[in-house]
Amino acid sequence: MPELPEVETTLQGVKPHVLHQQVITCHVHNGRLRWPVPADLAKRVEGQEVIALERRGKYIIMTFKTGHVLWHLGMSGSLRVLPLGAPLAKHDHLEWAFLGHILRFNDPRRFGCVLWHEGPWQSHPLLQHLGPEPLSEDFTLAYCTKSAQKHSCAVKLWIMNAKVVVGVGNIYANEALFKAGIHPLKAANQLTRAQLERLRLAIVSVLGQAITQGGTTLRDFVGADGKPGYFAQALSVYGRAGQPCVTCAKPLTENRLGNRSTVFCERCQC
DNA sequence: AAATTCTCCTGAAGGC
DNA sequence: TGCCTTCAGGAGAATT
Repeated sequence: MPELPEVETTLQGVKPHVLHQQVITCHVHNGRLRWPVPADLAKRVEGQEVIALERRGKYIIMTFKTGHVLWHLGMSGSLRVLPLGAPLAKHDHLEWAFLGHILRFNDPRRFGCVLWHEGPWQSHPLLQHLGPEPLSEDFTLAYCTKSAQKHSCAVKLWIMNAKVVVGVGNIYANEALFKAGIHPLKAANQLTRAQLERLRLAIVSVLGQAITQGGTTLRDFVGADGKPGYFAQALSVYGRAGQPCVTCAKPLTENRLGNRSTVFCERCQC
């Protein structure tokens, strides 16, 4: 389940092997992802050099002279650099050859996507309405206050809304709310200024820490098994329903919110 | 316009 | 052992 830290780790892992490199061949083994991989993708990128590689939310944007390739890992996707001739594994959908190595996209559940876009990537329909990056200076208390006023939905759904702020998936939403001591079902527009600031800082802290720890996975990225970084992270609530709260020892509660597993402490989060 | 529900997909886990 | 059912989840699309 790649969340923002995993996408950032992927980006940093792939970057040294891909940036300023020429795509020699592009093979699409199975283009039936969330949206079909463009049939002419190979024609677009073969022979071209990757001139920029960046992340926006959970999208990875690969820039060529003539356009951009947008990658999204969905919830089971991975993008990895492997030696030439590495045996094809199940669910390896795309394979790009560079000089001396290959880039593989593997995605069992096929919730990911690989798209082509011409013109500024900021204008792509999937990207143009995204909220600020949580680790940028745009994610201010003033912004959060203004946004929260407009939303009466549960605070957990609010922070998971990519139009509000990008990159906060289910795992880190649970963790950030616990850290901020806020009940996940509380209406966003009912939060006090102090709560909003605690939540904002908790999001920044949880994501920032996860990215730092992702660096552990990063070191052996090439040819490694690609273990997601968050497994190495100590999670306070996610996946711990029924287990004692790390603060007060009361068993953690689980419910469903927007069809997503929500775990919290009834005593510490109100 | 915002809130809610539905949808895609496969592998893991649980029940019998 | 094996088959069936259920569940997990990112996030856009459809619906209210």
